[in-house]
Amino acid sequence: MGVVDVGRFPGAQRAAGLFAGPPGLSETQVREAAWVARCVGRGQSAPLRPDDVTALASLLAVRTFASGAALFSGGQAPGVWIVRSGRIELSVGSGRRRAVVQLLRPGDVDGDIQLLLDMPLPYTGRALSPVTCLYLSGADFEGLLASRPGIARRWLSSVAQRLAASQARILGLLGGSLTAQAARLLAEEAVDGRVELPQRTLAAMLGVQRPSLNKVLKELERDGLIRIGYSAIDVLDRSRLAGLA
Amino acid sequence: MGVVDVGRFPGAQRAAGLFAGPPGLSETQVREAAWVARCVGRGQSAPLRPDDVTALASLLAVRTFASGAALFSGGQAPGVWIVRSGRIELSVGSGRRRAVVQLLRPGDVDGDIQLLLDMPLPYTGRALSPVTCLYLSGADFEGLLASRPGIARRWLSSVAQRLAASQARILGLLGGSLTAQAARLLAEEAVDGRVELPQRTLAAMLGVQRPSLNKVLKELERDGLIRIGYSAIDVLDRSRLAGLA
DNA sequence: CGCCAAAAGTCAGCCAGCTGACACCATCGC
DNA sequence: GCGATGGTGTCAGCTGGCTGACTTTTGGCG
Repeated sequence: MGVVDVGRFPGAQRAAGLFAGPPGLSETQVREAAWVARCVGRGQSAPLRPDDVTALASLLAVRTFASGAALFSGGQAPGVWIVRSGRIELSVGSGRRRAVVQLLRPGDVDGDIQLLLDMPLPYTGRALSPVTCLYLSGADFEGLLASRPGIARRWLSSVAQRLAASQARILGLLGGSLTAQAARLLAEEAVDGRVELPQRTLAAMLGVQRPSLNKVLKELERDGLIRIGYSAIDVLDRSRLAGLA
Repeated sequence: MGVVDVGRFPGAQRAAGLFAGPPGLSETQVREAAWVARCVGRGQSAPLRPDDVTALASLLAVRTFASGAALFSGGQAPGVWIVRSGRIELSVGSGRRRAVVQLLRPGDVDGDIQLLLDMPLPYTGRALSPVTCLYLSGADFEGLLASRPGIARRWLSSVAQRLAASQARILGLLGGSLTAQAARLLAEEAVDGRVELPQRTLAAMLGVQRPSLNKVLKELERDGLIRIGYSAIDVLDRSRLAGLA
């Protein structure tokens, strides 16, 4: 689900070194852009040219949000959001009926799909922790795609990756028991063997009620696969967990 | 779900007229290519140039399959498939455990995602009716994307569309009761007010057992929303049906 | 025309997960 | 320290969908 394994970015620093000090752009901006370039699709088959990266850099704006703040809400016209740090929850509905469409983590991109299809955002984005984002306006995004083939090609990989993840999630929802689904979710969502989310949110990600999930989690804990903490779960045996799915 | 509303293709004929008789290409080939171009993303923002269409035409191969035949099976390395006529079922597992990932209809594209991400096909494709497909090999596809920015841009729209559909389906699966899900499925899948699929297949698309679906369908029929036939369902009141979701 | 495979219709028993409610515990701001 | 907030643990009753089995209907084919 989403782009994983970002965070350190040696490639970004290398790229920044290549063309240090393009006119009018801070080194930070270029570094941000190179980082985005790494996140948007895995790059083996379609490398970005240096001027692609500078073009990207000149358009990116940094925005920060406090924990709990809404970044955007359903029905709004979108721009492109790229998560730099923190976590964002994309959800629909509220209260008991809330369903979590996806969790965005650093390196994830959102809003581009709706821009490409010229549709409003179908969900609301809420910061689960203090969040830093890079923002690209709709018009700038369109312009970038039209004028920079390399960027369009990379973006294609990124969207393809998200589609594959989405299809995998559908299979999970159709196929398995709640135990299997919970195990898969924990294995996928763990960062350094830890999932720092309340059970309520995990339940909403599976479209399931909290007590039901709690029962399953207790079983998994009894079997020594996880340890349950306050608003966090430690994954003790990831491989056996993944095997349940 | 998938690209809808294809079938007639006035745009294709116009395009074919524009450059009738490029060296070495039959008019049929060019017409097929223009049709693909129309299907892959809605074209307003990124028109294909004539030479893009010819390049596409020269690489397309036509393949036909009998009803029930397997086009490809899980684990296989993919090429790009474009459905020209007939319907294809993408499914995982078999017997009671079979889950239908998606139904491909004319104009739908498959296999490109796996090519872009360099992964094997996660599902099996079976023809539900006699099928005509256009086929593009993996290498040709990569080459086309690398050398033709217009095609890459259009393909981006196509993939974005599929991702949006996939997310909508996740919301449906998470959110509603079986009645709501069934109503949504029928409203979406109806062609000319008719869904020509056995209840068994519909059930597999919802990840649900056939008797459960049958009960719901009977209710909908009693309410005058649909009429149930042999291996087919007539949608009598599409708007009220869509309202249930 | 008559057979047969495949689809629809139906049922009784079972169990997973929902509902709503409550007690208890961690964390944080004051 | 102390209360407010929000997270966890747990329960009893209910219900929707599953299981597996069976009969009836349909349409295709020899």
